Amino acid sequence: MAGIIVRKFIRPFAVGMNLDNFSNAPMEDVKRFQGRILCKYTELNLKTTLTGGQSFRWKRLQTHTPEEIFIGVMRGCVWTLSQNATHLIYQVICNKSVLKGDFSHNALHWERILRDYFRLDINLEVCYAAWKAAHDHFKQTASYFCAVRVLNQELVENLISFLCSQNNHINRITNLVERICADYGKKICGYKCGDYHAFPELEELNVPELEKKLRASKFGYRASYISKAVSMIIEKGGTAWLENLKQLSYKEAKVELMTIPGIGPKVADCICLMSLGHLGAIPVDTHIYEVASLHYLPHLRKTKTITSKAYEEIGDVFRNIYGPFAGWAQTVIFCAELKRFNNKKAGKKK
DNA sequence: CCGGGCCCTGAGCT
DNA sequence: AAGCTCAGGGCCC
Repeated sequence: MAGIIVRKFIRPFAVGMNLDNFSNAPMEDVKRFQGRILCKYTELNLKTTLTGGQSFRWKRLQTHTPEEIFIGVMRGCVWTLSQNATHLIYQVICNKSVLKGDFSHNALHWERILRDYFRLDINLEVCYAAWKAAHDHFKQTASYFCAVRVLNQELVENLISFLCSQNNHINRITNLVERICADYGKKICGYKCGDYHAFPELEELNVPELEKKLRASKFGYRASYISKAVSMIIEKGGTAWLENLKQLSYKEAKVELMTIPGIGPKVADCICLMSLGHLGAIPVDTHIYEVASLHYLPHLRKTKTITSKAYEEIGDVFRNIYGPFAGWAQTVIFCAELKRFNNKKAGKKK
């Protein structure tokens, strides 16, 4: 098993990166930079981290090689990312008319952005060792599931994306998020058959009849949540108000978030964990509930639904066991559980 | 505090 | 082929 993974990453990085066929943008506006940064793959599982349901903006680029290259939008730029045993390899594509500052030709600038997005200052190997020691369940799941990181995402994008996430699968959430970007965000560049757009700013979403428009785009009842959330956040002070939530304690930030329509405990915890830096937040969904009742809190097996009391209990128990980065541990456990769940489903098909 | 019904949509299964 | 169930919730009763 490990052998297969290792071989995959040893292959030299090349091919498939011909990004010359841009469309519909004056070429002088489109700028590119490429580089690589030191990052062992034991510190980062790119595929699971990017496409495991944290962010809905990354896709695997189809190439005629087994190389895994991901393309997505982050911090207002289009990025392609891949990795080998020692490095994270990137290409960043910007549009000067979208970019707020000047385009940088300094590798350090882009490296800083990547290190911040992947929170590379946190040493996963050290965390994994501690979590394995902390609980037997982690020890068993983690050995199969390596190097999932919690992305440091942009607030507005993260918040709106998770308003779309209720009663939904990753696929459809991805489509909805793409739709909102295409309709309200600035275009960065065209690539092959698709265009890439930045996630819209709060103000760009503040348009008349937003709910009606979103309903027409098949957002369903989430349309009213999004439109109400946008107006309420702007009323409270917009991006500055959101940013300020980082200064509050985790509990305070969560309470504030839950005053916004469509944000309940689960979505609030997602936002706390993924874009406010409250790394002890534990979003409890049906999968985590299943795991918790099986391995951590047996008395929960009695009840089927997640009561608010059980919700609190699960978060507290995870924080007690896994410490200040409990949300990271939870993410690994979640990904492992999701994989187990999907395998079970796939097995049933036969 | 708990349980249940409802909300929209589309994929996947029957 | 049409109908059903279900999915990584929130809200209201």
